[in-house]
Amino acid sequence: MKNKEIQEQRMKGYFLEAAKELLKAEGLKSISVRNIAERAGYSYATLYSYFRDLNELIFLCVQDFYEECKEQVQQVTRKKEKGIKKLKAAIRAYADFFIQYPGIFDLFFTETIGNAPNKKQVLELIQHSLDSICEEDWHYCMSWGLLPGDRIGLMKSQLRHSLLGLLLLYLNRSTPASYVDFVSRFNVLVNAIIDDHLPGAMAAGRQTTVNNALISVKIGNNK
Amino acid sequence: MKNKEIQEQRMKGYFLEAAKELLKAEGLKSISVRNIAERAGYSYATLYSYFRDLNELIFLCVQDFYEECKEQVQQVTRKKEKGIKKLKAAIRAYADFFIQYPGIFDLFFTETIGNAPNKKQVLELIQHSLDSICEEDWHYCMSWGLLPGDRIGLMKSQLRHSLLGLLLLYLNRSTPASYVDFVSRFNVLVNAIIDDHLPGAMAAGRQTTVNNALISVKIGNNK
DNA sequence: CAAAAATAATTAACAATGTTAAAATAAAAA
DNA sequence: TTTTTATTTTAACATTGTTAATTATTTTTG
Repeated sequence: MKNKEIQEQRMKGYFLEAAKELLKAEGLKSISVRNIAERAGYSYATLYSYFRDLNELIFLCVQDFYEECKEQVQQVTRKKEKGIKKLKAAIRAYADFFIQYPGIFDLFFTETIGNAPNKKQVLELIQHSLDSICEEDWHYCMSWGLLPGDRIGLMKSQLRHSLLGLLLLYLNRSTPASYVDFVSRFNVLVNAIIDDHLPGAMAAGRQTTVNNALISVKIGNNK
Repeated sequence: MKNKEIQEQRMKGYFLEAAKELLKAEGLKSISVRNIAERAGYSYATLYSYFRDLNELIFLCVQDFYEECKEQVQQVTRKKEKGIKKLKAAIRAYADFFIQYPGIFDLFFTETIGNAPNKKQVLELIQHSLDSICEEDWHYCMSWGLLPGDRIGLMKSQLRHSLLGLLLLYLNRSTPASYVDFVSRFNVLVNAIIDDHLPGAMAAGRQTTVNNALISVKIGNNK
């Protein structure tokens, strides 16, 4: 009875790995039962012995992709010293992950999730992905008084939604047209949300912040 | 030669009308060539005499839906007196339009637009839809000094992206779960963006604004 | 170890999709 | 009224997700 379980998990793993590879390489539109099964080395109908349907299979990838995203963000920001700059870098790395894998963005935010078994947890994981990945940075900035604790909830929420909208327009609507312009808009938005809530940055310093953001576009930084 | 043109436009109209009805009633997932053609009273292949493919047809609906959205926003906010409250009401009505017709949201923001003939204009229309629909209100608030003119660009951009992210999570990820909660979050976000930039509302008044937004959730206002 | 039972995997099949080519119908011109 | 042209429809194809029937493989049992 234990072997059964092990073998079943192994089989599931083959299909999951194939689906993940395909999703990262070709995107959601290229995902199909026959495609996945072929890459896994089985017939298409075999998939249905281990998953209720295609929907269940692809949404089982979410957990792994979340871990991968988290790992990548941590790797990019590892050397940076803690503080607001690192927090911003983490948010940027989070965005870059989805730009690198648009198929994962689709899976996370646009593909309809039907009746996956653990639907609720998957939705929670997706919705809080940005917050939980940046949790340490938020906590550091808050505990050292770099950010006002009573406004962090609002800032998180603003960032989550703004970044989601920004990514959606960039990935699905080619707006803005280039990655450089995307980064520019990204910086404006992030700085407007974070810097404007900085303890010291009231009336006087605000406009400067935003203008600086517009100027501080680094070219050739990524992709 | 003129009759030819008229008849062709008429035929296109039948298919477009059918597609629009279907999209509003059933959503994008129920859109199919055979479905549209049946509703239009023709065979499925006839559609290809008037449109290059399905993609062209459905993205030709965008213009009409934009007008309809604009009309609905104006109708809802017509009686309100000009000012910031009316501006907020317009933004809210814009959001409500997409909540009423999730299929139109999908069409505008998530469906992949392939090679529609006027692709560029369609993308422009979609991207600036919120701004252009609320243009009068922005202009009024600015010219009467209710909002600082040098920050309106930033505010528009923040609103556009935040609202898009909010709608995406609500419509495609059931987050938040209820419409009441959606309106609550909507108010928090909109107020945080608009009120915090108000000329008079600096350091002192800000937190109050946000908290009020959390409280001022109107129940049973819509849908 | 060989026959029977249970399990696993594959092929066949179905309905629905977008799209194209051939056939049939309707309209216009001669 | 016949011929030509334009329009609409039916047939067909490839691809999709999914299920049922069939085959191959493993496990159990005598």
